Amino acid sequence: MDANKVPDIVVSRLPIYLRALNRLAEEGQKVISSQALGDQLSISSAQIRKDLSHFGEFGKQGTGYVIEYLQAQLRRVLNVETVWPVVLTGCGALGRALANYPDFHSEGFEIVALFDNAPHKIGETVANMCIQDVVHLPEVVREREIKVAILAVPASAAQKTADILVEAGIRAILNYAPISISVPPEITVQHIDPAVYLQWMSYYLESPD
Amino acid sequence: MDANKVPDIVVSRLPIYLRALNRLAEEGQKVISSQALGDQLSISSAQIRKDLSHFGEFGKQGTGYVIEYLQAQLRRVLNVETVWPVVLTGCGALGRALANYPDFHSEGFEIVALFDNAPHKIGETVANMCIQDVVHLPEVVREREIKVAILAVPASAAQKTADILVEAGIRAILNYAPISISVPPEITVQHIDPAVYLQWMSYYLESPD
DNA sequence: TAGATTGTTAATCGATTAACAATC
DNA sequence: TAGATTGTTAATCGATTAACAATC
Repeated sequence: MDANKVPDIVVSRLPIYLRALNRLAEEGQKVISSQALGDQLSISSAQIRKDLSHFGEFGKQGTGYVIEYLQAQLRRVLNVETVWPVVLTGCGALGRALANYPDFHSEGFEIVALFDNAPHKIGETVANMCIQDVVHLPEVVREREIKVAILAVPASAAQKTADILVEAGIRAILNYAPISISVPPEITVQHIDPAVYLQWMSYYLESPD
Repeated sequence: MDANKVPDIVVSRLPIYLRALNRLAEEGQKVISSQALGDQLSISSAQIRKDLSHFGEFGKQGTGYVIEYLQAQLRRVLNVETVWPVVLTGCGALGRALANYPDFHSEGFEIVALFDNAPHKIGETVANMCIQDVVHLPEVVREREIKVAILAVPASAAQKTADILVEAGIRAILNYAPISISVPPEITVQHIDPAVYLQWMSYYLESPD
């Protein structure tokens, strides 16, 4: 029950459960069993029950889980009951697409400031925000106590930008740059690299010819 | 040694090894030990050696791994010795950013056709390709024997588009839509959802208060 | 009540690590 | 040769699953 001891792999499944529940709620469903949820996600019912049991008892025997209640509990566990402000660094095509991503707010995040270092981009408006010079990033992060950043700069600028983010007080970085970055161990980094996922999938393809 | 029996989790690490090796090669390094590679990736040296041993003996005692040779072996194992043609569905902001992603080709993939269903987008040129009506997708996929697709459509169109892709003969889908899709078991799907990764990271943040 | 499903225990399964002989 | 590092074995560690009493 001690949240400090919950395995990473269990935590990593909770957002996936939450996403499925959000969808079911939208469709008007009120209750779901671990079996039915597992069928949707290709996960065993036992695993779902075990995962949830790390955090409390959220279901009812004979009935299953009340979706609205379980959503609220998972949001609480995942720390997304409120909305985290997020800074986005790098306003190229990918950064702009992310700035306009519609679902962040409902999932607990809101991009509140955009940064770049290209003079011709600074001052431009994207998603109703003015792109700022990255030299102002530390003061914005400190003033607004921002803990979460999205890194969407080119590979060549990734490590330097990551250093600035960490120095400014950022604690979690979602890294879209196609390169690994080094950060102190207390900083959480999640790397999103389409080439890595494509290569993983191509392993399972039969070779052409 | 039988590749059919290699655990998924081992395969999923190979692209990460390859990315690190590519970087080292660019920096001019010729040889690396499992220890040094592991230090960079926060993975134990034993795990790296064990993972690689599923596929062959690629190192030399006392020396380590010749980077160029190990890159070539990993590319072979991952099935990216040649370049896979890829179709991209959904030419919104995210799709356009992906169409211009510079590193696909060197990693073994090339986007060769863009599709959308919005009449005002069809005919437009993005990344030197003409956006085509999604009704032509099946013939393009069949003619060119395309096996890999990127799904960058809105959530509301994701399942329908996935059905079209599968029906056309696609075997691997990289799904950027913020919704789970159902496909037959022989199709490989990898889901990239920034909200999922952000929520996973927020678990480790101290709550604001 | 009868049927269904949870939460939990114990067993199983699989992945990681430590250690070292082999050998470059 | 001496030092370094692999590939592999066996031990450890941890995650998943099966099963079922509890109970809605």
